[in-house]
Amino acid sequence: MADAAAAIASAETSVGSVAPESKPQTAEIKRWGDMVDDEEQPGDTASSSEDKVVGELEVDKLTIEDSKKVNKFLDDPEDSSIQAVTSGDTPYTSAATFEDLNLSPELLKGLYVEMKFQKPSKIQAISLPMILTSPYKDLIAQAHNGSGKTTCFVLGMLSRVDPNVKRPQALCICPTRELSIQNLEVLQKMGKYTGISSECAVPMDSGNNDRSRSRPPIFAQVVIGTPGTIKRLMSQKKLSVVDMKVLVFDEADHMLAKDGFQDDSLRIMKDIERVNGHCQVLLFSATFDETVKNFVSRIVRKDYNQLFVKKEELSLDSVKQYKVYCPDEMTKILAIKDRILELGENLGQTIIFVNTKRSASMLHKALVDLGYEVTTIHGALTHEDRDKIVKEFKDGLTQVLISTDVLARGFDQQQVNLVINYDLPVKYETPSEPHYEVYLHRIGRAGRFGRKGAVFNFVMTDRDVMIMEKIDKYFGTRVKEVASWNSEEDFKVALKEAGLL
DNA sequence: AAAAAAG
Repeated sequence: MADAAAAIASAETSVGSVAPESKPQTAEIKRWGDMVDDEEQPGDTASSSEDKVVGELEVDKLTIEDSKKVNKFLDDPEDSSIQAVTSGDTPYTSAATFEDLNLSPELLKGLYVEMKFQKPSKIQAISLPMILTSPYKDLIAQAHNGSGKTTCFVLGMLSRVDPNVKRPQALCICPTRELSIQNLEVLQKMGKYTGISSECAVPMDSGNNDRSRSRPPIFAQVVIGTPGTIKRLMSQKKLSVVDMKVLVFDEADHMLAKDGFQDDSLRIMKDIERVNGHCQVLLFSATFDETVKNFVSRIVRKDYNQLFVKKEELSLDSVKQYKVYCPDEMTKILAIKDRILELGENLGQTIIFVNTKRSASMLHKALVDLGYEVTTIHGALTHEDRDKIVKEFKDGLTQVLISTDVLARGFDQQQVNLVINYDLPVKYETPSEPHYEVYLHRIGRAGRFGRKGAVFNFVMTDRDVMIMEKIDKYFGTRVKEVASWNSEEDFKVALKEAGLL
């Protein structure tokens, strides 16, 4: 019986007849759903003035049916193909407009007025009908970095909440404090006119000693937070799950990986299911390696939908990747100093990723000693400091941020044009192996929403050389080499090629 | 002796 069900709707590149117009590569046009934080462009410009149709690509209405039928999704230039696999016989029609989704007028207003969205991005067009159509099936959804995943599940949560029921109905779990806060901000902005209440469930400020006693029970209709706090709130019976309709895991592959938050996540899922078997589970991430993919497909309901992207098509063309050979640690620091920091604010904002807190502190000290202004974030800082550093960076008060992998996933700051892998991401157990998923997430911090971006990978050891080779092979890319770290010209050429100068 | 979350 089980075998009969799965229908494969392969959404391979189709396009065909539409979109002969040139695509808006240059213009800063808001075509995609996930454009959070576009508020304070200092001295904002005409920007979004015209509500003309911006994307010339008309997303056709189409139906994913339970048959071996090939569905054609029109191709976004930055977003190649998504494979949709639906289960059962529920037909889904991809949403060309937000109106197609039967959203409340208040929610639509939030999308257009607050978020300034115009039409669903591709992943939104495909996934939202799957999320919002009854019977509400579980969903595993993969999509490119910066393609609007957040909007998918935020919109899903907001529109499945019954505004009249003043109890928790949607829960979203994220791997970090920062991501929880960011997602809540998106939700509150999008849901501004809905009157739906929401709350962040992350550790309280460290000043608050007796935090387990001081936290009141949660009444908010949507809750977003980190696993430990959520788990504790549930066990203390301060977070009721009886009315829970949607459970979202952001960065789901990490949330369900054994070296991630697998135990916590499973426990939360099971505790909810015990009380409430109807809760829909949504799993979102840009990455799902084979192991995790197999695992997550076992833990969701049998009758689930899925969306996947081939790994070769995951790295965005709008972000140019480079490697730079640096013979030693000092050289890496000098390269950052002379090739990046000296260019100042012309580049937009920069994130420098390192592998350890120690490495972060070392680099921070080195650059500060050289007289440059950088800030640094990692998990050993107090919550207040972390919040402050992130806020300063998001407000554009700081230009260069050194970070561990706290911010590797999900962190959304559109002004980040440049990402530097000061340390290449490697697997903990096998340091000679690249950590492909982390690599992809890190470089996804640049070039949000089709913007231009560049990545410099610092290659120091023989091991690093091999790691870059493996990364190329895995993603099918050809990361270009910047010939000399000491050549201003070489860097300028690279940055120009990336569209940053 | 990793990142992160929490206890």
